[in-house]
Amino acid sequence: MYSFTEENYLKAIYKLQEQSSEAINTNAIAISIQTKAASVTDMIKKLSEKKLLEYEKYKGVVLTELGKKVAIETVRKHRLWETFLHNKLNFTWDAVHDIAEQLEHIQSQELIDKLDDFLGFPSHDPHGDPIPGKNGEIKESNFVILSELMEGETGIISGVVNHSSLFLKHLESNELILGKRIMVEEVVAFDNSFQVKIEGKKILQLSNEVARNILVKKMK
Amino acid sequence: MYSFTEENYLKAIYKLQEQSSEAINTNAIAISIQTKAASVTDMIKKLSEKKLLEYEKYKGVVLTELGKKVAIETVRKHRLWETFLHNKLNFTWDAVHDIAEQLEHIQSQELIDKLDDFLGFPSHDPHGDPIPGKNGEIKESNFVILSELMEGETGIISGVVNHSSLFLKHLESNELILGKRIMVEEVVAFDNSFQVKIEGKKILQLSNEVARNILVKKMK
DNA sequence: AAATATTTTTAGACTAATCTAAAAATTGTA
DNA sequence: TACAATTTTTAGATTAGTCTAAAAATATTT
Ligand SMILES: [Mn+2]
Ligand SMILES: [Mn+2]
Ligand SMILES: [Mn+2]
Ligand SMILES: [Mn+2]
Repeated sequence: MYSFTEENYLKAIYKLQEQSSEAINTNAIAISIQTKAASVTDMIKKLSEKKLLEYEKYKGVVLTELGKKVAIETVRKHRLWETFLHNKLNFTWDAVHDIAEQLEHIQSQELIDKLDDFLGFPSHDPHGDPIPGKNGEIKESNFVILSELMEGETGIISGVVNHSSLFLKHLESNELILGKRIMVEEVVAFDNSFQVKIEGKKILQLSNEVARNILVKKMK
Repeated sequence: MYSFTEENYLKAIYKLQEQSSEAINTNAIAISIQTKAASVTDMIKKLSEKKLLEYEKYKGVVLTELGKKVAIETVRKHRLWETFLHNKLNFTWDAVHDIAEQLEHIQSQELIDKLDDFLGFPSHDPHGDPIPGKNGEIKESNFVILSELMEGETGIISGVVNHSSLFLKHLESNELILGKRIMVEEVVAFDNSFQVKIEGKKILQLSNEVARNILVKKMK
């Protein structure tokens, strides 16, 4: 139905729209998709003709309902494939994204429905991101960033803000993986670093940079 | 490494080469790949420059070792994905081919290795075709077509010659599926049709056309 | 408000893959 | 062997997606 490239543009614009509330400008898309502004102008004209977004010259773009639907379907496919790669094929969580970037463009509604079923209708992908449902519904997560926890508070690691391979590998090598319980023992006033305890055992020192990129579900 | 289109050409030429032993001519490729002869000429020039095949003007093409390797890898990917779709996602055997045509072009050696492992290193795909190994080895099957069996002989259904969706659906609706034991009760002299018994129960009348398109492993 | 800087669009070109129509080569037949 | 039929190649166009360089519009400073 829509090309590889069209789906990638829609997904990129959708993700930018999630953060900004204003119309998305050409440059932002160019940076996000690693291409040139001139190419973006060409493509958004085309997407606009196909009623996937609204485009006003020099004013940026906003996805239509149709465009948003296609974007969310692509995100759904991406996250289901990531889950498959991690849960069934034993890929580490830092390796799944690049392959899912390819798999998300396979065209077959039945394939995605059956994959979803096979995976047991997972709610979140290996990075803790919610997987949109068949009808596009996205469950809100009530996760907070670890650096918001007070001394003595506990959370379950539930996601990441930074998705870079480097960061994910760093977390994994320190047993900071999804589902682990983590308790803040001390917030060091000097550099805002965090001393934490993982599952009653290991004590770790986390830089503020790291603490700001881990999402936890707060326990009371 | 190689584009979607290049892989499709190599696979098509490989399959034609399996049957003919002579150089493969332009028209045969055009028909097999559903394109025009002029397009084929352009593409084989390109594949020749990339050392994937040897091309002599007006004389057709022969794959090089490299070209054959890429073709076999593509066949391997195709058949592993078909097996995944059938065995894990419960697609019927007539539905797997079209989706595998897309999946076979996903680029990741690690993905294929892990998929192979996940499936338990299957030797044959859902249509009974052998799955090439990681190093390109293809096991010979000693299957014969059902119409070669004599009255009283028994075979295990092990593959199909015709891969069309129509034929596969027809077989399935008659319980003629891989693994079933089938015994030839009578070969009707008039039209060379076959009266067969499946697994000790059902008796079926198969046209010669059908019998010529079923592969069986002969039992003694 | 004018000048300057930045962003966006346009113009024109390029690549991969395809097509149609015409020319050239090969094959089959009288 | 010559003529006709078929196959293959070439020439020139097209489409999707991309790029660079230049022009136009918008935003920021003075
Ligand atoms: Mn991802
Ligand atoms: Mn993810
Ligand atoms: Mn197939
Ligand atoms: Mn098959």
